[in-house]
Amino acid sequence: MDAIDLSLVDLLRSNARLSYAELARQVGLSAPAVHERVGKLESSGVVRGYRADVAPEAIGLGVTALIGIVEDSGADSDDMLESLRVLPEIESCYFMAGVESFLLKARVGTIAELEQLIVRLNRTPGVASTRTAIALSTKWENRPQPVGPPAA
Amino acid sequence: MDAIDLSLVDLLRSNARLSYAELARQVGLSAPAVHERVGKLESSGVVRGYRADVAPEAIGLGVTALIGIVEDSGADSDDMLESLRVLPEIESCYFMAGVESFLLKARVGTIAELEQLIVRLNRTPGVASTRTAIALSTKWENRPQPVGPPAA
DNA sequence: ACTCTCCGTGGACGCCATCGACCTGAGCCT
DNA sequence: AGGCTCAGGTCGATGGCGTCCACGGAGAGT
Repeated sequence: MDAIDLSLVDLLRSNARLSYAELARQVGLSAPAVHERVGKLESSGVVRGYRADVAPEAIGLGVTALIGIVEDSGADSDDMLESLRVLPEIESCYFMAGVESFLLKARVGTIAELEQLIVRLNRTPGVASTRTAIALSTKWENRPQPVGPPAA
Repeated sequence: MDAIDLSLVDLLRSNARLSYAELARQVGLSAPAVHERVGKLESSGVVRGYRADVAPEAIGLGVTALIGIVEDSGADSDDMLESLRVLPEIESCYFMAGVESFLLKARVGTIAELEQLIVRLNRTPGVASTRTAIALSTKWENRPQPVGPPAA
């Protein structure tokens, strides 16, 4: 992970569809060199994948909610995790410090679907209680912050 | 937005670097047709961009926190938004229903940097109080949920 | 029925991805 | 010091891809 790798990561975070040739021009290497570096970044787990950033409302996911989960005393967090993982509406899942063990970001199409999700969560073994906060609007999300010395 | 567009969006959400030729094979159209469809999805705002998914710890962002902000009564939310927008550590910003007007997801390298961020937030005009919860680990994040009828 | 429009296909051409061979410099062993 | 080795780069070649263009068919409106 030298400065060139950081530049590559930065470039790919802002536009994952840049060609290797274009990346090469930006960092001042040849295309095969960039190809190899990016390959190593991928196989070492630094770059986990490439995602299109899609407007959620455009694909019928207009409701965003953040849900905190308090665990039963004695509940097994790993079991709970597996229960949460199978719910596709849960886009993100953080294990938190504090009373609420988990914080979920969920996206659904309608408030009715959100209600169903919350009911399902409360029925999940190990869940003592949930607390849901609805996002009225997403100002921005997953904004890549510049990394390392930006002026390469 | 027909079924083919949804398939394209789905494919690009799971791998944004797929070639047009490959996309074309998957959806049963020619490459130019796919190229045009994707171009329209981009210019209509459905596809907002393409991002590499990078392991945050690998680029020195090992600390994740979620911060709720309570506004002063009479504060201007738009002004506050602009104040928040210039803080690069804030990766996501939601305008919420509830006592806390904003919910931020921030990522920093160290707890000390988190402390500085919180201090800065509390000094920001319009901020009455903040509440910070630290994520001990990120189980998953921004998992794309399948959209539409998956069996195309 | 005619035509307009939308949306697709097929062909062409230049650029890109990717492989292999070779080069260079750093570090290390003798 | 000299030379081995290896990591990591450049260069050149080739096959596939991106992208532009002209053309064609289905469906709607008059």
